[in-house]
Amino acid sequence: MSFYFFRLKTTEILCNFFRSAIVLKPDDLLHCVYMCLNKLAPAYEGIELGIGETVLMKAIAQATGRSMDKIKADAQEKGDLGIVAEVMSKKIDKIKGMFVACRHSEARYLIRSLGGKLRIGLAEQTVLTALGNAVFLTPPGQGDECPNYGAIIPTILKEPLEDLPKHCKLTPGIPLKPMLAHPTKGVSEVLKRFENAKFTCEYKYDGERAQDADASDIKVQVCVYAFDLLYLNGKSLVKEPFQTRRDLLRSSFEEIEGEFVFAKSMISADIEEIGEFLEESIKGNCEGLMVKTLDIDATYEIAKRSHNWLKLKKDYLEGVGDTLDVVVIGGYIGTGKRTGRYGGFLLACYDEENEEFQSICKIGTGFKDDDLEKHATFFKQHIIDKPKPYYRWDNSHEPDHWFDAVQVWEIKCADLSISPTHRAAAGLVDEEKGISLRFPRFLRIRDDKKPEEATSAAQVAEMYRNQSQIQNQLKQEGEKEEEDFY
DNA sequence: GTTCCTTGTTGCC
DNA sequence: ATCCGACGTATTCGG
DNA sequence: CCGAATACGTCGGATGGCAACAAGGAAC
Repeated sequence: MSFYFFRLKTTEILCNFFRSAIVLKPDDLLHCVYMCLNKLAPAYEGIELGIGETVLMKAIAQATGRSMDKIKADAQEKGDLGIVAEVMSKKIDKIKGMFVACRHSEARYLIRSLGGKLRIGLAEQTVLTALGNAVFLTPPGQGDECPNYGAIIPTILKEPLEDLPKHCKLTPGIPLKPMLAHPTKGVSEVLKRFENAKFTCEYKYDGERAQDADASDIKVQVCVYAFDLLYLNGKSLVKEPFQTRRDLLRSSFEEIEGEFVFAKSMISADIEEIGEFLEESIKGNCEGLMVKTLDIDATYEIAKRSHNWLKLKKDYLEGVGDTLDVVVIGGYIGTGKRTGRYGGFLLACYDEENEEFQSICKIGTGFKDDDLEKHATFFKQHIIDKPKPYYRWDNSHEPDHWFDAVQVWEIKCADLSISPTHRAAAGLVDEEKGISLRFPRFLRIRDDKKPEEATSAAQVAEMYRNQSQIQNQLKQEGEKEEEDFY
């Protein structure tokens, strides 16, 4: 038996949708969703709808006679589980029969310990996924060619569910859920995973970066790098193997230099060659490689497996990629499963010039549960009332607790970027702005380093300038100046 | 009423 | 995006 | 040969920087 919840906001969105699509009064919303779900019931037995945290908290507030603020504060401190436990011990009757939203990991515990007294369910994110799955994957593997509520919901209300694929087909303009990729730690892992299949490597282009060029007068030339073809002349190619799709792509389109080109690729099973190709891709401003099978298991069917491609990035490799040693100067109170500990921390580099600690990024991933526990215990002993005068940071990152600069962490990132908010190496690369990190994650504590021995602002600036993307940019600017000169 | 600035929200990676 | 942990299933191991 | 241990894949839910946009408030 499963229960599902909508937050008020989600309900509102659905409400708007249903009004415009089928013309219903808002009150009919739930009924309508019920109809959808009941129709899906054979596959997803016993789905029910409920309410989310906000409504729950209101109910608790009424039941216990406390203010919403107090309840919210409690939730912060004790977590959803704590609140439910409290309610259980008090005036349970008033909210009996009401759904309670909680995190997935807690649901099991609650169901076990509270039995039938409360009806327990999952929160918004899970609901949307579940509803999405119910709609998109039913019947399995056939409903995902047209992921559009506007088309699917009216259809399943009118037609038998099995006929969904007949009515909702792959349509240009309605994007499919994208094929995703598994991170891999190195070429040898790639070879191992695909040892029995023919595969190809492609540059992994960074779409955003193609556009995040400086706001100077340089006119940005946008180029499309095509790497797949899912639909051609009215026919879906989704079930064709990649080899076929790529052949069709290349034979059906012509490259226009600088505007429309095929993603750079190669076929090889040689560990050295792939390694070189990876290096080359990074020098070419790419993130790394995508690795895809050509014939075996090479369709574009998300329902089957959505992570069927591999991605190989330099910062996944152990001992490779940008690593920094930075100082912890603040902490943020954790929520959900991090309740009662710190959920994230503010990190800084050390500017030897001005003898100050400059914020470089926040960090919230890479920690083992143990790590979080240890950090909470450790930093509780180093909380200070107010930030040191030699801390540099932006209001938007104001921590809940300030710490004395006592511990150095080794962290890893994918890139360094000019930041509108962080202060690291401010003035060294950009006149005003500092530098921050893309995708920062915790590696380990560096007990062997003192805070003053952390990565310095100058080193941060140096790392920023050393990135191949920046190098290329500088090179281009240099060439341009040279041209202008002659 | 306009304009500007700050702050919050969302979506992308 | 990255990462961790829980869970369920597939595969391998050992008696 | 079968049960136990291990490996693997998927999912959920913590969290990151940043650009674009929205909303609200202050100054003019």
